[in-house]
Amino acid sequence: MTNETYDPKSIESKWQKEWEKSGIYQVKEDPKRPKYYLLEMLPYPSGRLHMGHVRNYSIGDLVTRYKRMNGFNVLHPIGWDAFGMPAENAAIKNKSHPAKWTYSNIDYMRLQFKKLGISYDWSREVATCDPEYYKWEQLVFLRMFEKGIIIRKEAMLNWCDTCKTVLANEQAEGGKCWRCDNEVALKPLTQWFVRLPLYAEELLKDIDTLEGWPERVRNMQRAWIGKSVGASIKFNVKDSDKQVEVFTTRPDTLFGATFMSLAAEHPLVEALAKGTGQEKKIKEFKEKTSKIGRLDRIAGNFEKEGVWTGAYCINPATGLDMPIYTANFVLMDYGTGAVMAVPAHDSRDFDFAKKYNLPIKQVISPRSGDIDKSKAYEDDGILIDSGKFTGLESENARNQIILDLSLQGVGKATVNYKLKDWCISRQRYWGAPIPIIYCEKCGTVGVPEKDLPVELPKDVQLTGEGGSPLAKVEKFVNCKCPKCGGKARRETDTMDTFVESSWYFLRYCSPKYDKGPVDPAAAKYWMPIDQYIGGIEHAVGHLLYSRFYMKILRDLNLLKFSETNEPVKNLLTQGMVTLGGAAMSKSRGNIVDPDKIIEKYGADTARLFILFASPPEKDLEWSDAGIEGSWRFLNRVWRICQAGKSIEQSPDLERWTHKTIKRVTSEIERFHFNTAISAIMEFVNFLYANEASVTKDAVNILVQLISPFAPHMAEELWKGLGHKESVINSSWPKFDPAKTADEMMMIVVQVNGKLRDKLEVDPNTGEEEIKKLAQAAEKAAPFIEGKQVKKIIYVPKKLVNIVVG
RNA sequence: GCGAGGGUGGCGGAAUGGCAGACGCGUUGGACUUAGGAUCCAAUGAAGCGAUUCGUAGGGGUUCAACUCCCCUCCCUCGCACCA
Repeated sequence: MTNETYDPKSIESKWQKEWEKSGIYQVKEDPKRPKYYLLEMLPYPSGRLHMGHVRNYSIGDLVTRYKRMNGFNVLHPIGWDAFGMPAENAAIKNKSHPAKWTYSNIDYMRLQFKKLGISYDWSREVATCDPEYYKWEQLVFLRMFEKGIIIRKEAMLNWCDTCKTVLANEQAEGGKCWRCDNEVALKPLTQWFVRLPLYAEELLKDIDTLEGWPERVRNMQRAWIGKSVGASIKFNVKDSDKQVEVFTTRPDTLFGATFMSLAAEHPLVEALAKGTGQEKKIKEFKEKTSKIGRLDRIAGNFEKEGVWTGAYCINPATGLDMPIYTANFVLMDYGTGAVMAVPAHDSRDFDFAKKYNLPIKQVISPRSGDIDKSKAYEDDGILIDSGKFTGLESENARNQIILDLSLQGVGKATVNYKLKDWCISRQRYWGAPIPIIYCEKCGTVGVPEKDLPVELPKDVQLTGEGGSPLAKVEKFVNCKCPKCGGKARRETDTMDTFVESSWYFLRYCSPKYDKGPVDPAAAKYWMPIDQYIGGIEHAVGHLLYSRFYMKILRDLNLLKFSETNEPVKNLLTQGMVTLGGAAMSKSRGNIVDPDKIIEKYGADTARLFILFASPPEKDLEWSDAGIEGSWRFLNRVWRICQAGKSIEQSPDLERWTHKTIKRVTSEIERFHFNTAISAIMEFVNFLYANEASVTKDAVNILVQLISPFAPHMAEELWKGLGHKESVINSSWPKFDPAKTADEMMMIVVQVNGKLRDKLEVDPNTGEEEIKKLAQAAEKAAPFIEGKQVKKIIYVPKKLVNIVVG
C-alpha cells in the first residue's frame, strides 16, 4: 500500500493542501443534524504560536474531529484578538504601524495553524481590528449608553505610567501592569464605565446553571461578584445636620457599635474635622495613607492606624456618642467607605479599640455562654445588653433591627457586591474608538448609528508619550456635532480589548452579516458554545464579561438564543505547558519552539505527545525524551498498517478490536485523552504480538481511532487502505458489547482480603461452583487449611474473598 | 486567614470500594547487525535464595475488601485576601 517508512513532512504538507483545496472543514447551518460548537479561546497575534497554544488547539481539534465522526455538524472557527498594546509598543519601537505588525503576525500564525493541521473553517476567520468587526461593538456601546448602562464618571483607577493608560483590576494583579510589569498607581480619573453591578444578581444566580463548568471557575466568579446581604444604616453626626452611612452585614451587633471608622478618602473626613482642631492631624494622616502602595496594601504590610476626626455621631440604637475616626484599613471602594465599629465582635475593630483605648461592649453571647474577653467573638449567637432585642438569635435579630431602623427612617436592608463598574476606556491608539462626540452646546452625544464605524485614522505618529495618541490627530478629533451641527470634538479613548473578546464567538456564527453583530437565526442555531477550551487565567475577566455581554444583547433585543443567554455550556480549563517546572517565557529562556518540533517530528507527533503526557486540566511538563516515545509509537502504527493481510478473523483479534473501540470512545467522552491513547497503544502492542493474524478490518479501525490524534497520518493510511473519502467523513467505529466479552473469566481469589490465586473459568460457571473452585485453588488452600471459613464473598465476574478465622 | 484542588515507582501518569503502579519515558538484558543513538523481544515498586512480607504523605476509623469513603495531622499548588 503506502510507503515503507513514515515521512511526516511530505504527508502533512500534502494533506494540508488537500484539505484547503476541498474546503472539507467548512460548515453551514443544517437543521437536520445536531450541531456542536467547539471553540478555543481567541489567540492574541503576538507573533508565533507557543506550546500552550499547541496544547489548546490540539485538544480542540481532537474533540472536533471526534464529534464530527460521530455525526455532529461541528463549528470550529478561529480568529484574532488583534487590538492591544503590544502592537502599539512594537510600532513605537520600530517606527512602524500597529496594523502592519498585527497583520504580519496573523499571517505567520495562520501558517503555523495550518502546519499543525487544525480543522478550522477558515472562511469564518475574524480579526477584531477590522472596522467591519468593531463597528458592531460601537453600535452596542451606543445602545448601552442610551440605556444608561455605560456612563462616564470619575473614579480611583489603576494607572500604568509606562503604558500611559488605565488598567482594570485583573490587569493590575499584584500591583503590576499585566503588559509591562511596571508598578501601577492609583489615580482619580474620569473614564467610561460599564455598570456591571446592574447584572450582579443575574450573573451570580446563573452560575448555578453552568453545570459543565469546573467548580473552581464557578467559585472564582462567585467570589468576584462577592454578594453580601446586610443593612445600610445612617448615623447622625452630633451637633450637625450631616449623616454618615455605613454598610454592615451585622446589624445584630448595632448595640455594640462604639465608634465609627471612615476611609481616609471619604468625602466627609475633612468636613467633620473642620473647626475641631484635628485638621492638621487629619491632613497628615490622609497624606500618609495615600502613600501606602498597592502591593503593601494587598500584603497587609502596613500598620493599622487611625486618627479621630474630632466629631461624634450617635448610635441610633443606644443613643450614645460614637467618636468618628478615619482609619487606613477602611476601603473607600467597598460599601460606603464607612464602617460602624463593633470591637467586641470584629477582630479589626477589637485591635483598633485596644490601640486607641475605645470602649468594647459585648452584645452577642455564644450559645455556650462562655465569653472570652481577650478577643473578638465573631460568630452568631444570642443578643445580650441590646434593649428590646436582648435574647434574640443573631439571625432573627438582624431582621428585627433592620425593620426597626427602617421605621425610624435611618436604615434598610441592603445587598452589597464587590463587583465594580468595568472601566472600558483606554488612552491608546490601537483599539476600537469610543463612538462619542463632545459638543460645546449639546454636551456628550453619541455618534449616529448610520455613521458607524468610527474608524481609526491610519496616519498617526506613535511616540508612546503624552497620553492618548488619537488626541493629536486633528482630522479625527475635530468634527461637527450630530445634533446641532456646531463645532465639536471626538472622544479620543479606545475600548478595552476585553470588549472585543466578549462577543467574538457570536461573529463566527455569521461572519459576513451586515445588519447587526450577529444573524439571530445563525446564533439561534449555533449558540451556545458546546465546548470552550482555554486557560484558567480568564476565569473571571473574559468569562464574566462574555456572560454579561450576552445578557445585555438580550436586553437590547439584539440576540436571544436561550432564557439565560449563557454563552458557554461546557468549559475546559487546560493546564500550562512548563519546562523545568515553570511556565515557558522568553525572559526565563525556557522556550520550546513548536516550529522546531514540527520540523523534526511532524505535527502529528507533537500533537500526540502533548495529549498523551498529561490529562488536559493538569500542567504538562515538556519532555524531549517523551516526544521520542510518541514518535516511535506513530512509526509502529505506520508499520503495523502495512500488515493487515490476514483473511481469517481470529476471536482474539475481534475481541481486542471491540474492546479498544469501547475504551477509546469512553475515554474521549470523559476527556481522558491520555488514557484513550494508551488504549490504542495497547491495541497496537497486541497487533505486533499477533502480526500474522492482523486483518484489514482491524487496521481500518485502528486508523479511524487514531485519526483525531494524528489526522495527517490517518488520512494517508486511510487512503492507502483504498478509501476515497476523507477519514473525517467516515463514521466513528461502533463496538458490539457481545464481542467485547472474554472467552474465559479471570477470577481473583482472596483469603482475608489478600490476593492468593487466580482462576480461569468459563463465563457460564455458577456462583457455587466458583466458590468451590476458589477454596480448592492451589495457592489459596494452604491459607484456609485448619481454619474455619466464616464467609465467602463473591463479586460476579471478578473475585472471591474467603474470610477465615 | 478563607475557598478549591492535590500528595501513588527513578520520571510523566493509570486505577471512583474489588489483582496498586495500565500506557509511556528511563534503565537492564537479549536478538538482528560491519555498526547502531534504528528496529524487535524480555525484565523493571522495595526487601528476600525462596515461599512470602511490606508498600499509594502520616495517624486513626468504617468494610469481607480502602489510593478510593469518614475523622485528625503534615506538606504542595492555585484562587481570594483588611470586603465591614
